[in-house]
Amino acid sequence: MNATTSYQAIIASPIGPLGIVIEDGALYRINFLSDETTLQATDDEPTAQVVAQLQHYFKQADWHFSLPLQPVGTAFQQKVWQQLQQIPLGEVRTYGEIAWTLGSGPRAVGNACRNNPLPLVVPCHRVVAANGPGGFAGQTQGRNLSIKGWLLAHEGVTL
DNA sequence: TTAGGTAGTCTCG
DNA sequence: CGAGACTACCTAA
Repeated sequence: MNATTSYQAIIASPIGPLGIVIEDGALYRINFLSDETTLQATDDEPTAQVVAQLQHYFKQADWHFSLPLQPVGTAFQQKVWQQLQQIPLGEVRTYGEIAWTLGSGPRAVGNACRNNPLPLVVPCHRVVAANGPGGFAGQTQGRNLSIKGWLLAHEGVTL
């Protein structure tokens, strides 16, 4: 989240360096970093698993993550993130569609997506607005949104 | 293009 | 607790 965040691993990827935090053996957070910083390599099994699966995903989009996850959030956010993981690769849903299945509202879903701590693994990039691309990693334009575009293209989706 | 409506969360007090 | 102000939205006019 900020400069004091200590990452177990930082890996290079086609969308820039990714910071990875693991707690109690489960994936806790993934951050998009602006530049390469020192790698605080934690050479344990959970970290190796996460790194390997992420690299596999970048190499081949047709890949289903299988990792212990520990995203911290409210009950509603957990429900939304769970729904996101049901979206098949190569497909997208709108905020409104997700909201409908949960008996909630589109803006609330957008809020939950914005707070998703595990982008890529919890595929918030597969959620778009009814009349536009929506946002990504807190931004409605700029670098993060182009990352969203890259991910969708990587998965064969044309907006 | 805008004006409301909507649901969840956060911040004050 | 309650009011008010935020959003990665949506629909109707």
